[in-house]
Amino acid sequence: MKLLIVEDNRDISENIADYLEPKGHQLDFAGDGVQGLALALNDDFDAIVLDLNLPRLDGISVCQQLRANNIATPVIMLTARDQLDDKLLGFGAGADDYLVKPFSVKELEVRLQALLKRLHHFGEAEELVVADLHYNPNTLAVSRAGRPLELNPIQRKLLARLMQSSPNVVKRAELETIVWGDDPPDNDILRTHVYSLRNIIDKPFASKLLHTVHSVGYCLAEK
Amino acid sequence: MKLLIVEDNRDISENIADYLEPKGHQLDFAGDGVQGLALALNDDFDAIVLDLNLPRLDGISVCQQLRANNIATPVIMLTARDQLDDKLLGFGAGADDYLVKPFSVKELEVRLQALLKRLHHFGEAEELVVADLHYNPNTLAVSRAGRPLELNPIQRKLLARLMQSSPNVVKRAELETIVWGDDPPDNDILRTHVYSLRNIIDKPFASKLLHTVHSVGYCLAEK
DNA sequence: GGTGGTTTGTCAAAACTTTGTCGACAAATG
DNA sequence: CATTTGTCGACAAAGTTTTGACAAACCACC
Repeated sequence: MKLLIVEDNRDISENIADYLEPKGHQLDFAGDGVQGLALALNDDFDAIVLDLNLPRLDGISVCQQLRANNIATPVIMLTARDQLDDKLLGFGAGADDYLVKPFSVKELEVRLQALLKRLHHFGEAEELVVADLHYNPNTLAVSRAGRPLELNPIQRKLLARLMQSSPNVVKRAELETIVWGDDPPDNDILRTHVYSLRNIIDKPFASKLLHTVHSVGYCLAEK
Repeated sequence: MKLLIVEDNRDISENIADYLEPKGHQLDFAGDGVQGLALALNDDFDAIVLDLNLPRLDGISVCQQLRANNIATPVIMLTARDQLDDKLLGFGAGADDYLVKPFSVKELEVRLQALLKRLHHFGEAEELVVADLHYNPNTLAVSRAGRPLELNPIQRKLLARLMQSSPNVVKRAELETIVWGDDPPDNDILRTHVYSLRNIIDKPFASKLLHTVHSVGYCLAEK
C-alpha cells in the first residue's frame, strides 16, 4: 500500500520505513507540514501518517486543509503522551485514528490495516492482471495495453477463471462448469466462446496470451 | 450515549463508570462473555467495550458472534500490553478499535467519540457525488450540473446505491433487495424504475451516466 | 515421414434472452 | 378527491448464445 509519512523526527521515519518497506509497502516522506500537504494534495495515497507537531504547519492544520480540499484519505495522527486533549482536536479536524508516542511500528501497521479495511472499498475484489491485460471484477472493465475491451458475460467468466489460474492450464471441463454449472452442454460449444474471447483479447494485439493445450484445455499467460 | 461494558475486573468497570456516568452516558455491565453476548443481542447499544480475556467466552468469540448475528454496533477491545498479536485477531473478528491496558478513561472516551462520529458520518451525512451529479441523503436533494431534479422514493434508493458503489457494477438482484427487501418481485419491474430514473438524471443531459451491463445489472459512472 | 482419426479454429446465420419504451390502471398519499 | 407513485403487459430493439458446417492443426502409429 502507498503511504505518506509526515514526520520531522528522522529516527521515527526511518523506524517506520525499516519495518514497512520490506513488507512491500511504498512510502513517501515529508519533513514538515507544508511539504506534507503539498504531497498529499498532488498524489493519491492509501493512508497518511501525520505527526501533530511539525515545523511550518502543524498536523491539525494539514488535516483540516486536506478535508477542505475534499481529500478523504485516512489519516493517523502521532501525538506525544501528554497531548491527550489535542487528540480531540485531531478528530475534530478529520483525523481517523491516532497513536501515542512512543509507539510500536507493529501497532501502526495494525491500525493502518484496520482503517483501510473499514474505509477502503470493503468487500471489493482485487483487479486481475496478466501481462498488459487487466480485468476489474467490480466494474467488469477489461482492457489490454490501456485500450478498453468489451466482453459479454460468458467471455467474462472464462477470462476471470483463466486469469485467476494463470499461468496454469485450465481444463475444458472446468471452464464448462464455470459457464454452465453442473450440466455442461453435450456439444463442444466452449470452442466458439474461446474463439470469440480470443478475437477480442488477442486478435488486435501483437503478442498472444490465450494458448490452447491440445486435448486438455486453455492457458492464459505471456509467451 | 448507551454503552455496554463487558469486563470481569470490577476495578476497571467502576473506573469507567465513575468517569462516564457523570457525563450523562448510560452504562450496562456484564462480568463474562456469555452474559455480555446475551445483553448485546437483546438490546441496542451505541457501542460495546469488550475485554479480551473473559470468563466463559472470550472477547473475540463474543465479537464474532455479534457480527454473525448481523449486529454492527462498534466494538472497542481491551487488551493487555503483551497481547499485540491478539489485536490482529480482534480486528479480524470484527472489532473496530482497541485499547491497551492500563489505559486512561479519557482515552477511552476519545476513541468512543471517534467511532461514533465515523458511524454517524456513514449513516447520515456525506453528500454523494458522481461526475456532476449530486445527491444529499439528508435533504434528499438531487441535482445535475447545478440543475435540481425531482426523484421519488424508489428512484432515490436506486440512485443512492448506484452512487455509493460507483464506478462498480451493481447487480439487478442487489438493487431489487434495496427496493423491495428480502422478497423481490417475480416480474421484472426494476426495469421500469431504472427507465424512469434514467429519464430524469440522463435524458436531459448530453453525457450519460447510468449504463446497463447486459445480464448483470447497472453502473453509474462517467464515460 | 505419410496416413487417418481426432481435436481445434473459423465464421455466419438462427434461436433465444434481456432490455428499453410507454400507455393504462391500481394503490398510496395528503 | 386530485396528484403522485408503483405495478403491469405489450412490443420493438438490442444483445447474447447456440448451431452447424468446413478447414486447419495435431497426434499416434504404421
